[in-house]
Amino acid sequence: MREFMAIPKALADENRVRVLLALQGGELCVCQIRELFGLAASTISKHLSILYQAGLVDSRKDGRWMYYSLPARGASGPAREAIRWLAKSLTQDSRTAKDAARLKKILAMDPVELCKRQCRN
Amino acid sequence: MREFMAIPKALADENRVRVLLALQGGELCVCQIRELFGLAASTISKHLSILYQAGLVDSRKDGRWMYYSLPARGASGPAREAIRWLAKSLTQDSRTAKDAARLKKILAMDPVELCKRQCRN
DNA sequence: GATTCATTTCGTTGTATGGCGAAATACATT
DNA sequence: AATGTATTTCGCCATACAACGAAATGAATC
Repeated sequence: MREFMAIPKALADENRVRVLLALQGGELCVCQIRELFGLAASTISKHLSILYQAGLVDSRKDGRWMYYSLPARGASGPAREAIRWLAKSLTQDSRTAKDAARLKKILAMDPVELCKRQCRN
Repeated sequence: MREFMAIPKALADENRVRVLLALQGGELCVCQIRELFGLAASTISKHLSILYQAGLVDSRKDGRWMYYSLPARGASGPAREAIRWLAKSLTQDSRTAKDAARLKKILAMDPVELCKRQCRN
């Protein structure tokens, strides 16, 4: 139960739910997620850590970049089912649509440029 | 989205999840839930209010008693699916089993006696 | 190896939330 | 109507948590 509760607790924050929905299109690095939400890097990192602890995202390190993605087939049943539930429940949502549109623009940018620009702030 | 988020927020507390699981056997009055958890009446009431706001429970008033139950067929899709997800994910859980056993004993008691006893405390 | 850059960890701050008891409300019984 | 009973609302306290900026870590590049 304690362990399971990490999932609903992780889903209780709107920004974390938005991250999960954004990851539906494939893995993203922290910079891209940061750009999508306009939050401090440390805040994004914390959110991703909470999602990771709950088994709601996988992570992969590639050089300096960390990529986060939805858990692969074979991951905890409850976590994957929760994500399916979110996706199903929020496909029609306006904020979800806005995020998707904004993400599309972000994916069109050069990620290297994206990160550099953020670090200057 | 704002509205939807009421569901994951409601599910983020262990006691509220336990309430939902307990309601699987049918409607319960506040006193019975209180007996199951050993929390103050006001605390239980607050939890039920949060679940109600999220559409995760229905309520019915009968005289002095308030009965809470899982939402009927026809209620919000996301809420019912969330409850199914919980049930599926936690059927094997030890705390769930303990709660079920304890609930069985509570249901065997006379509810009128149950409430009176609590009010004396 | 010094520097740059992406990410995480740490410390702080304001706000949200769970718990309680007391008072208020709503209904029933006398 | 007056009292008793079930539930909710309110005010309070302690803890949890989201956000930030600064410092620390890890990995490339110079």
